[in-house]
Amino acid sequence: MNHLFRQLDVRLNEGECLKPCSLCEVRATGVCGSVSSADLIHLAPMATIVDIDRGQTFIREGSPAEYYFTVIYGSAKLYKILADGRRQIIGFAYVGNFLGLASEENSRFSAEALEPLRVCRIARTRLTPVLVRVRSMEQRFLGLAIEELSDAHDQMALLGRKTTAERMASFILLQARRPQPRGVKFPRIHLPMSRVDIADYLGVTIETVSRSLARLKKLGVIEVPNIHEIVILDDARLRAISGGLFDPTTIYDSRTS
Amino acid sequence: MNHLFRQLDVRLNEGECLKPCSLCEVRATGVCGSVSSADLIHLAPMATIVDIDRGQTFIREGSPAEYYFTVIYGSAKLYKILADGRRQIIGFAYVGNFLGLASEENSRFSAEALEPLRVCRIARTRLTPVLVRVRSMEQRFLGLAIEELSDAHDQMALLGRKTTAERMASFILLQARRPQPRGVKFPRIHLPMSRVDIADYLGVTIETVSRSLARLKKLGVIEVPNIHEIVILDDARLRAISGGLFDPTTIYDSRTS
DNA sequence: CGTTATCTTGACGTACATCAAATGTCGTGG
DNA sequence: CCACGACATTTGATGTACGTCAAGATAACG
Repeated sequence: MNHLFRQLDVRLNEGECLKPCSLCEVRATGVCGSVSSADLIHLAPMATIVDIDRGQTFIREGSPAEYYFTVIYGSAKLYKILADGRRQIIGFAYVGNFLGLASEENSRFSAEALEPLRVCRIARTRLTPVLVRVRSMEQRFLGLAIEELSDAHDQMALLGRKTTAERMASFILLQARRPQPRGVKFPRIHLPMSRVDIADYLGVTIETVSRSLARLKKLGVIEVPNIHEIVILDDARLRAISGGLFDPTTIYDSRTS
Repeated sequence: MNHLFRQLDVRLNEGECLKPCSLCEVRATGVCGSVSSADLIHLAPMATIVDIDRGQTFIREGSPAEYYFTVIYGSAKLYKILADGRRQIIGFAYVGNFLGLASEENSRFSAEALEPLRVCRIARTRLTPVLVRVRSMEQRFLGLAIEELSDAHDQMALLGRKTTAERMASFILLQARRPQPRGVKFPRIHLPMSRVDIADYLGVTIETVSRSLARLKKLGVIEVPNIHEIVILDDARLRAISGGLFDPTTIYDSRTS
């Protein structure tokens, strides 16, 4: 077990074991949202809140997939490594996201915290018997897997067929799908990952990421107030540049409050 | 409904409705393999065998996803199209493969027969109530979705980070995972798809596919007796060139009988 | 406030795309 | 069975987008 994880035991005394889940802020967005209040009694005692440092790898490709994780706050990158060290980032996980679906004994990808991360962790072996009882949870798993599969297909089209400009625009729009704080004129997107991470996600180099951001900036489509922040100035233009694919409904409605 | 589909009704008289499924040659490999003989009674009456011509599109991106399909024989390509017509093939479906998982109302990709194709088709709306009863089938769906997701991640690494030579070698090895006829000295791989299809799957052009095949041939790693056939002469070398990722257990054991 | 890592910008090289032509494959009808 | 035409594939010549290498500029950190 990794000692860099700080485990905050949520199991209080007997009567209170339900509380942590019923108060959970991300319950609605995660898999647990599909579980009825009554069934939470089974779930809560198995859950452990774990804090993970930035840079810490908490899922290791090739190692036993022991746990399911739900991100409570912070973010993580998910990646695979080729024999010679080349890396492909297959996705990012944010608040409410669920991790750990695996058909084999071992995980097929790694996960590393991009910033201080808090997750809700449940041992797979302990959850399995509960799945049999709480049918809605298994259905939720299937729904999640299918959605992720669909996203993966989109990303395959991006990696196989899009130019650098299109990749960058698509990436920004994808990040903009996460809920943004309201009351701002233009969507302001926080990027917790480094340029290397973006490059490894888009299948290009850091220099290319840097240059394509510069180009979008010069076009007046975006603004880059700092390394980890992007402001979308011209949403329509950005969509046009992205070359399509991502469904048009999803950018967060940024009306001034 | 598409009149180019030839529907062979499998629903015989009452007593015999079970027969088609229980005699099905691909039942073991498909989702139906998870269904007990007793439960087949529910399944069989909903299934329709459909023949599809080569070149016929039977799943259309953006159109309602009405059916689940299991390939009985033949093969198909699955793809997405960008706004300007660029295409990314996200996978191929062969005998025993299952198609049609979708979380939304509409399909997110298209599917077209590569050769005369026979599928077993079930309306999604009709299967859903059965899923509630036949639990094992839902579990099988989840397992399939997770496996496909894992394959998609592998393909993302290929598209994002591999050279042309590595892509080609990986592709050949992937195709070699399908069962091969025994009794031959070297695995002989049948490729039902065109060079354009291979190119759109690997994220390169047809010329690049052609050239990289020529290079592998000159290296003595493979032989190309005809357009739709590849023989692996040096498996170890091919693996070395592929740059890793695909699990090493999967090439078909080609001992001489 | 210096030290180090990260990011940006520039100069140049190369793998793959593009364009073009030759060759091969397959179906059709004589 | 062979000749023909249409299309698919291969091979060659050239262009270019992105990678590589290198040097500054910014940001992060003790």
